[in-house]
Amino acid sequence: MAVRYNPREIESKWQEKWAEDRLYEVTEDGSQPKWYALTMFPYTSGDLHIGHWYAMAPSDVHARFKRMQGYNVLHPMGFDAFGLPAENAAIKRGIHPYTWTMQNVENMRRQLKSIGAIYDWSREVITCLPEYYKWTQWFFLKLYEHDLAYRGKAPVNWCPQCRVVLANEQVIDGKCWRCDAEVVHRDLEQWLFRITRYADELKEHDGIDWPERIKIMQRNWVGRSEGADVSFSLDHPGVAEKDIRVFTTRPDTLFGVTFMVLAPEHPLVAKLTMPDRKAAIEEYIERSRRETDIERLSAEKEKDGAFTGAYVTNRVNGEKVPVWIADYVLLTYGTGAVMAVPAHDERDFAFAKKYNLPIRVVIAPPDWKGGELEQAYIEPGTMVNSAQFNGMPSEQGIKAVAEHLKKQGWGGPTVSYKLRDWLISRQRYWGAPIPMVYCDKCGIVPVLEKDLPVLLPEDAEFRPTGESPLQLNEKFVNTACPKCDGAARRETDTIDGFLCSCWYFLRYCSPHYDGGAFDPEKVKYWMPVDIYTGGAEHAVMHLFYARFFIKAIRDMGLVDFGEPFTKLFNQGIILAQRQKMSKSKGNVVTPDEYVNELGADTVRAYLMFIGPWDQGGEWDDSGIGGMSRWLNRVWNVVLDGYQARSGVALEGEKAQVDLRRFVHQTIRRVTGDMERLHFNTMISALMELTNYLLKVRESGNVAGSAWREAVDTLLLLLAPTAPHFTEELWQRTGHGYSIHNQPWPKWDEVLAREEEITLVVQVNGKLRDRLTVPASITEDEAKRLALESEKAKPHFAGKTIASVIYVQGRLVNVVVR
RNA sequence: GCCGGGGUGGCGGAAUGGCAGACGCAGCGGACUUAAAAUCCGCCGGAGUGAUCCUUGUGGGUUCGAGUCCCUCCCCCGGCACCA
Repeated sequence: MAVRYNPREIESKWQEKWAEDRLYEVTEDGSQPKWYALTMFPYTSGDLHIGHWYAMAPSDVHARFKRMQGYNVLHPMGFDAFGLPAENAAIKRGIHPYTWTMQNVENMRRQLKSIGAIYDWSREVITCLPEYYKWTQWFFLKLYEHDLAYRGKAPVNWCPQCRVVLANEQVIDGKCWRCDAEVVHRDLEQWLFRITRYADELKEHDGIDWPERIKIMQRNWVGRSEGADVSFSLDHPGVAEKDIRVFTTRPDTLFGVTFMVLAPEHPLVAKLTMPDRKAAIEEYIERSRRETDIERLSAEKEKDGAFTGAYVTNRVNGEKVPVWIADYVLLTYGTGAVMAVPAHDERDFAFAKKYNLPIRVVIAPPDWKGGELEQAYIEPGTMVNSAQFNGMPSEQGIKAVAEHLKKQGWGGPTVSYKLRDWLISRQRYWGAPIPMVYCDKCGIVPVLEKDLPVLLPEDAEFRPTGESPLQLNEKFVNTACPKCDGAARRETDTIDGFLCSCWYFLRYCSPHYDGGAFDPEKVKYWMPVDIYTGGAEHAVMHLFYARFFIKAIRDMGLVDFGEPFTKLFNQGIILAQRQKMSKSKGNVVTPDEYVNELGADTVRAYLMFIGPWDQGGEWDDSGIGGMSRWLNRVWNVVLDGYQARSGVALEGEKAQVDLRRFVHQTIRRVTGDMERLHFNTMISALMELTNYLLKVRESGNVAGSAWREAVDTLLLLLAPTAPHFTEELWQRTGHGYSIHNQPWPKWDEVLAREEEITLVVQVNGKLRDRLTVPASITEDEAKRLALESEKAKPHFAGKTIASVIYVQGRLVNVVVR
């Protein structure tokens, strides 16, 4: 009797039908509230693996749920299509990056369609197409126009394997985010975005519902710290600068400075180095330059450095202190120079010990007798050896010394950030060309808006030389200056792909609009995104850049909101062999064969059932058969027909109330779980309803109408999870097309209410008995029943009852002594 | 080192401070079958004949009552890490 349904047949049938009817195409309909459900679009790597499905299927389920709840839902999909792998494929296999990328798009689009999501494919966006990157370039010009893009020389992160510079955020543990090669430093002229101008705003997440850990990561990345700027006077033969400035969070320790340390790359080092120190200094600089960040930043590494032979004067006490260089000082933070207070800083302490530099206590530990310190004392204390500040608590001293500096004109309170400007030049081919021109007469000139897009030439050399491939392309490089029409050269670097993903969610709102990057009216309707789901690995890259970008264009008046994503949710990572799936590790699991064999609906449901969505976990297909079995049980219980037994009127009445109660409780549970994205327990609830229906069918004790209500409800509640399966059953049970246009079921609190409860009887907190009692039972009655319980009685026989605790609807706890 | 998240049966996991182990997987027993698969029914944390006792990483605490709250320590995952 039991039948196995044929997923392959019904899934392709309904996917075709939905596409034909444009069931999921959306317009800006004012009669319903809007809901923008965005899933991070995939990079066009070639294949969708099970991890992609884990990101996409549950978010589609939630979007479908919202749709049934009556929202006008935009749930778009597209492709992040610019990036290095395309170019590497070109180098390795001689395929043009465009060809490679578009082939991958084809394949991934097919895979994405097999999920059975409500993606509105008429809104698809592909970032590497000129109709898209024209506007990426346009935004670049806008940022330039508003002084948010500039060209600067800076020490940059260089990935020797990708042969490209990286933004700070793209360096993970001293390694390239894409290829894991160790990053080294180079000095290059590059284009940067002034993301630091938004540091204070980026560190706040007011009015948005984001995971705490992502907010903390972003806050740490901004790395705001309050302190003081201190100027040390410099009087060095042949050096124009008359001071060196440092940043410190501990101005209260200023009187304890016994030396100064500059970063090896600091521009003053060459000028300050005395002739007799030159050899040692140069050797040290050479050595630290050779080291990668990994070696250099290793916490274990001993503090070492070299003495320049120069001195500066600490203005507060007139002391001359020696100037050293050491690679524990970073050029890119603060001013690239620090005042060293060995008594109260662990690094300075280690350095002073190694080179026998004086250590002077200026913050007295609580029971300090004036002796030498065993280690740096970094806690607060009382200021000593600090002239007019002696006796002041150091916490107070921080402010007092900073104010003193300000009054004297030697510095003052200031704020420093860890965040650096966003470096966006890439010396590669497969990206949007930076729309800038260099003219001998006019200097740096932006390309005129009417001349966009600056097209990527099709014929380019893809051999990685470390220079931009476009540089070798004469036809591309040589152009006319937009200002004077004279001979000029194009910028040959391309834009970091992360700019493409800063605005794709705006493009989805009006993907074919050609009057601008987006239609302002449509963006006003859809934005901001109501729920954005994707991996947490983008915490300080994509998610950070996109927030900056939106704030920047808000200040240009292009949009009227400052946060693009109202709610953010990070799904967990699906692992294979305890590692994240990736092509390079060769551990990818493709969903295709599971889909072929068991159907997309089973795969969707299984992925959601394995655990809480934000948890992820090791991929293990041993339970997927169970999911398939369950759907088959639903298939059979729905289609096999139901026969109410005759002559069961009285008995049947209770069974019927019980069934309806169960159904309405299930609606309540499933709705709550859907709202909170608790998909695993949502599916458990539907399984319990199925099991209940199987028992009811056996007994035949309810009326046909109650049975139908139960079956219809089960299908409706299951529709977001198993869209093809439920569409088929909805039709076969005589309903109209489509189940996905049905309203989400509502529960009736009265029907869902329990009539009887299990009253637990405890003695001293230990379970002794369970009583079935009416839900309306009074406290006195409950206590009376508990004290009369045959099972509980022996446990308080001969003892004194100290108190009886009653918890409404749950238990009675008899406390005895 | 610092900041998050986590540790519950053989496994994935469930549990507003109130019946620990829902739901599922695996396993075991049974029905159907010549047989197997599929399907269906039952059992399924540990000890004990039993009443009962033990059990949510460790040790302590708060509470009538703790997987849940507080403190100590151990382990796993993620992030940051010479940021002056």
